[in-house]
Amino acid sequence: MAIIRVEEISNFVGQEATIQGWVYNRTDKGKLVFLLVRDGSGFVQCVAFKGDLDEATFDQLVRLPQESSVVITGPVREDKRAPGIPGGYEIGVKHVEIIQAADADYPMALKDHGVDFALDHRHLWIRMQSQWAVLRVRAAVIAAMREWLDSNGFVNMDTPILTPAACEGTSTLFETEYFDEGKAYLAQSGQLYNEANIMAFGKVYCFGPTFRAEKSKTRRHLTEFWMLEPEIAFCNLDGMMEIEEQMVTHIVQRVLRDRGPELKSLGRDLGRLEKIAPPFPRISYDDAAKKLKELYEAETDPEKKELLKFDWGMDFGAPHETALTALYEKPVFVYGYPTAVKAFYMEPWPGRPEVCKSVDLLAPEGYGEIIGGSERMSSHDLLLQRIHEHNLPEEAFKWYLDLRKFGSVPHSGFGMGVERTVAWLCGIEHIREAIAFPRTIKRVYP
RNA sequence: UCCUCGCUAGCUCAACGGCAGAGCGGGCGGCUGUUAACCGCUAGGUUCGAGGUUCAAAUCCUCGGCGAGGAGCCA
Repeated sequence: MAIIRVEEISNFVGQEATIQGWVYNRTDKGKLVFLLVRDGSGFVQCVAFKGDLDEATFDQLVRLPQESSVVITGPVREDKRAPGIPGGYEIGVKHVEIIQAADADYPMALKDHGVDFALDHRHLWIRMQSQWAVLRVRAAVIAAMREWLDSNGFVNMDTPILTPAACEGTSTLFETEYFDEGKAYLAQSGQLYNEANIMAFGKVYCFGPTFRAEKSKTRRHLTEFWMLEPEIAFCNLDGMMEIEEQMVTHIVQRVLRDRGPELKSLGRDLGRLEKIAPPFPRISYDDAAKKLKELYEAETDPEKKELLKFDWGMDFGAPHETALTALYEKPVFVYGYPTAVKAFYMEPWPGRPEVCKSVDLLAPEGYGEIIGGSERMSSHDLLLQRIHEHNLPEEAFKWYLDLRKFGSVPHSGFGMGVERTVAWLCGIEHIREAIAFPRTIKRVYP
């Protein structure tokens, strides 16, 4: 008897099959019991008729609590009435083994919960269809981005998580004791190490957790999040934008191909994602500033108008990103930000030192910045000057300066926030649902 | 760090100065096609904490706790 996975059930219609899983929901109707069983790969309805089973077994099924673990065997049928993911298939229960009848006080109801309760029970919440679907999409996003990079000449290089000092000298970092060496800090980026890596390997990427100790308290922030950071030698800003739009398009297409049922179960409008294809619109910071001025003038609601206030030189806030991206159906590149609001290592714009060769990719539908990147500074002397201007300890950056002494080349790289990307693709409100166990300023449990 | 909001049954919420309520979940019973099934019965309360106003406080006031949304900062 074949043990099958629910996601492959369409291949087994007309055959007997066994599934191993958990009872997600139960409806009993006299001599008939419907069990919605999830096995990790999907959700399938199992139907038990009283006449098909001995009386003791049937009585057990009628009383079987939500989340009981079961092994069920029976014929696979196609039936339009059957709910589930993918749905439309069901299993007639011929034999059932109850591994454990769950306690009756399972706390997660099959309806809305408050945020606090849901997060306190995250270890159980991830079993629910919506959360399961989001996390399946996340896994597909990660697989797709690695797939694209691996097949386009990038070498995966893992960068350290324990680091000696601030990588960018901007964010607040988590601090820890490091034996007799003083303090060490949890990495906020692998970029500087990747700049060393490309001089050995050409094109590289790192992918791992990133830590920010800032007290950010919004739907777009976590204290621990996962970031993909490609870095490319002999690559300028335009070349990097092409890489970004190719990779993002590949991710979207793969998720549409492999996670359609999950996205549909989340109520996502797939039509909006199907439009994602190169080229993405590219606008300069200068033009974006003009558009924001126009949007500010046109806004009539005084509260929203205040939030849209903008002058050249400011960094974008969330309301600015939302207003700007609402003008487009695809992700939008905004390039050439003011040097003053960006990190010290970005290459200046030729002839315009007040602007740097930076580019952010803003997702549609108000999801904001999913990628931030730049062409890196290749001049040793200018980089040293910037390190001094930013009051960074020159000694800590000695190795980084070395990279500009021994075969410096133009190079570029970017960081993509995985949770923001997943939130956008799934159409969910808050990025905390895009990671299995979110870490926020107020939460380290469970 | 600042602004705003919330906290009542296991969960989601109602009651807004006058008897503590409903739906879901739990328990018991009924039903051969349910889709968060439905129908009947049933158990379930330190209304976040402390203090105050009042004949009377879940409700009004003060302080505290916890959480959320947003700003700033960022991916």
